[in-house]
Amino acid sequence: MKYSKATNYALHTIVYMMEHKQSEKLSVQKLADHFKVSTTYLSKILTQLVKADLIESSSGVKGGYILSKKREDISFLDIILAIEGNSAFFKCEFQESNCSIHKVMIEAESLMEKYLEDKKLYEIAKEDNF
Amino acid sequence: MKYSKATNYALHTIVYMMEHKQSEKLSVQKLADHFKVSTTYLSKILTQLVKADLIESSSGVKGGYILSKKREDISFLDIILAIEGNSAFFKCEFQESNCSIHKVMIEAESLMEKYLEDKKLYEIAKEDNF
DNA sequence: GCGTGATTACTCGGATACAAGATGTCCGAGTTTGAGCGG
DNA sequence: CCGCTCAAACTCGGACATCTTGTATCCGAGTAATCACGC
Repeated sequence: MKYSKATNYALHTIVYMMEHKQSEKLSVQKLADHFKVSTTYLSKILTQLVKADLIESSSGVKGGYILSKKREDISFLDIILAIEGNSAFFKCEFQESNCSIHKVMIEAESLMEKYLEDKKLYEIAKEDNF
Repeated sequence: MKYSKATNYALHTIVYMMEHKQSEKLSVQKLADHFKVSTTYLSKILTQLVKADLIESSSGVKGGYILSKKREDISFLDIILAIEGNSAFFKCEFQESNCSIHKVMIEAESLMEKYLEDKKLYEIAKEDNF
């Protein structure tokens, strides 16, 4: 039970983008250099964020990535769901839908998700300049 | 980001044990038959629960597993930590301890764990006779 | 009938096999910008 | 100076390679209860 590294990269990248001007396109190159990860791998992660409508990409020279929403509208949960997928943490093998254990686990999960949904990334961007 | 099947088996097994007399030893055979999983695999899972002091094992003929605590003292979190380990969901690759993103994730996690710590398994055992 | 040994029914633990998913790389294709070149 | 072409700087996507982890099996060893046998 762990979040993937990809989620970590995605979160940091978005925060990093928030620390730049809204209009400034950032190339994978620069981002990858800054975080010291491979460009191709980071590119794959960013593609997922594009599909989730969190960022936009423009190709060609001077292309790059840019936030597609207001900073205030991007939550931790948005990023996490985009990368990890939105399937539940817990799935009971035995009973389909009526498992009491399952219900408790889902309840616990939604509690956490609620918190991550309310927590916006720009709150971090202000103080953490990494 | 998913809980393993092993956790699911462990939770169901403990609930199942709670639905029997406190003194009744249950062999892996019977448990595995009931849940239709392999004995050897279930045995491995139960061994982890033994190490976490949640159940006790006695070998030899008429051996088997038995709860080592009062029903009221076993929470969901106990089982989960025993199987999944107690390392955090999220680990930031870049900064060691001072990462703001990390802090938020840890906060979210502990929120969920708090819930699972308060939730006891015997609450389920009563109504769910699976 | 009683002690001793063998059998049986269990758990325990290590080694191993297999599958799936996370992580990461390679490369070819498409796209846009801008520079260079010819008329 | 205008327009065309071409190179450069990008993203995109599929196909792969590798590594880790979860899932599962096999087997030999240890252990305790019970049965059988001989004295």
